Amino acid sequence: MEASDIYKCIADPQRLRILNLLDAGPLCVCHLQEILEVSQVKMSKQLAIMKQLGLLEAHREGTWMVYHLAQPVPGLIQTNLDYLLGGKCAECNQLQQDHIARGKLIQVIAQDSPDCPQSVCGQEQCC
Amino acid sequence: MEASDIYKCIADPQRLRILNLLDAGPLCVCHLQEILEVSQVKMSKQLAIMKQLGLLEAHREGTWMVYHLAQPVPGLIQTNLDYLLGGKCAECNQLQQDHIARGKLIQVIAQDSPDCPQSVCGQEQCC
DNA sequence: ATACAATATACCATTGACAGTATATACTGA
DNA sequence: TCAGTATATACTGTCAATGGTATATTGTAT
Repeated sequence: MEASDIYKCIADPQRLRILNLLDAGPLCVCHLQEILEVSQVKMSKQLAIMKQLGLLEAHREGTWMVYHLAQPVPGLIQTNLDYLLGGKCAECNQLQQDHIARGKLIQVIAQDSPDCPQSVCGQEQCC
Repeated sequence: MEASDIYKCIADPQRLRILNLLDAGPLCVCHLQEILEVSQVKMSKQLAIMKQLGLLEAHREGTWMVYHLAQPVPGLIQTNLDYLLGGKCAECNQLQQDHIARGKLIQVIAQDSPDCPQSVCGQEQCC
């Protein structure tokens, strides 16, 4: 994977947000969809692009597909995520907000969907 | 300037190389052309894109146009340049090589073109 | 077997980035 | 004023990324 591939990837704000979210832990497609407020198709395509690139991996749990960052996370990605999370620009703010939204959403899921994937809700007291 | 604009910019290896070179000091268009081995038109366009973005500034010295990084250099750019300069990937190597090429080229210019711009060759004993 | 939920893919139209050729501009020196 | 050098811009064709609609796939529950 070349640096330019990584930059091309995170040049899309939505893909950057996805990486940022998954950096905090695995998530299902539908949850990413909900947090980013994008259509199912679009989310699925974005994820496919990043999986193709080798940045993401996925596994199935029931009907849910759980995506997570492929390990090891390229240093270039981690460096940029860390930098932006520490920043104060509009985009930085968004990334911080997303982490908060992720936490809340996981709690809701855990309560509402007893069948939600262990790998996503496991940290909370769900399932 | 948004983070995504910056990423889009450095997602092009040539633009990344240009930023990396200018990070070491101002350069004329023709020298950038020579180091990167691209056509005049292409170089001019790349520079225009980055100037438009606010990343570069230019001033004229005789017939030469001298480009330099706009100050302050966005932290996101500096962070990435620093990261890559410390790395060992192919692209990192390229950036390191470019710095060396830059040093050599400036010396040659200084000797061959007594009319070369102060702001470029000033550091060496030219002009 | 059927219906449904979650997700992926195929197909298509639109848009935007990019490369190349030709031409214009700005300056210098004779 | 004219020629030459350095650089920029206009114009055009091409290709890749993107978004949407429809449809397929995979698994679950009845």
